[in-house]
Amino acid sequence: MVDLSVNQVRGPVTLKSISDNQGISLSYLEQLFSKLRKSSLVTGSRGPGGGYVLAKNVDEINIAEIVLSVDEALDITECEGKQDCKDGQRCLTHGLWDELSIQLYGFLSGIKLGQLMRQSGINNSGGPGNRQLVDSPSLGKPGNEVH
Amino acid sequence: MVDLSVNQVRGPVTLKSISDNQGISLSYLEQLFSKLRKSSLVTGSRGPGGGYVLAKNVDEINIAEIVLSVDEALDITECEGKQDCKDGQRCLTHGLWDELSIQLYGFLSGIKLGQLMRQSGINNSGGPGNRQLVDSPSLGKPGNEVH
DNA sequence: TAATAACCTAGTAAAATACTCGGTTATTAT
DNA sequence: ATAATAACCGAGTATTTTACTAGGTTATTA
Repeated sequence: MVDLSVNQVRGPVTLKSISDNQGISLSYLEQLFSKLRKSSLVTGSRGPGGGYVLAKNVDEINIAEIVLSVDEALDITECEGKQDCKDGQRCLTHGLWDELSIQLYGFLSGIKLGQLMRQSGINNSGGPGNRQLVDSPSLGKPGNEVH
Repeated sequence: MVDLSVNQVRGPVTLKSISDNQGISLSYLEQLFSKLRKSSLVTGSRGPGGGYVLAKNVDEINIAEIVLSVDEALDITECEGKQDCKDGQRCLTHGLWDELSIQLYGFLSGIKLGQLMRQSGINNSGGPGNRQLVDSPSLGKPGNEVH
């Protein structure tokens, strides 16, 4: 979707070109874009000169909708939110994973495709320069903390 | 680990009892606890009356250390942080997944085993009542938003 | 000495993920 | 008209991860 955002300025983008650029198989891309189209995130046009374009502005598409479109869920509870994880009851850690799912959705829905496009390095506009994704500068990376 | 937290007040907890309580196979638990022991999160004692106890206070063990111990990583980038996801370079979405990994670690490391134990319903102390995990009340659940 | 329970290694089953294969249909350019 | 293009579609397969099984050995306690 970032590739499409960047390249659609020159008209519809073929899956073949995305396949070549990103090293993802054409057939697999077709399956992904079939879901993206059904979610009204992209529109396809057939025949020569055809391809895909985004169905909305890059700043009106957030990452959560993209992931939900191709993955179907961002709920990481074992029971998929049904609260029957342990013998029909909530398991001991249901609340933890439920809350994490909410945080996950909050994070991904807050980031727009346009942000990823602008910080991708391939700048096709004369607009403002690249900005960072979020402003949380000094959160230690996992694995770097002292044990 | 929540089961162990709750039940260790009556002395070492056998994996057999956790297996029965949580519906997880004994052999699988042995593999998990082997890793937890090597990470100094639990200590085992053999023979009759033996079992496992936590190696630290319930409020000194966070969920990130537990997950890192058994899963090995909380880095969800394709390249495991090596930044060589696309032909030796950072892929278009590396920054997104890198930042999400940081958020993920931040969330899980901020939650202590003691918090999960206290809100598990099985309250073995006369201490303060159950509290919520985090105070972010009105973040809509994934799937409930208007499309 | 017998029972218990951790400790250990190797192999297997199930599920999710990524991908292949072989088409058809619609659109455009010649 | 016809050929090329590129989306569209369904079924099957390979790979990887996750969870689990099997069959032991070793240490500790009653």
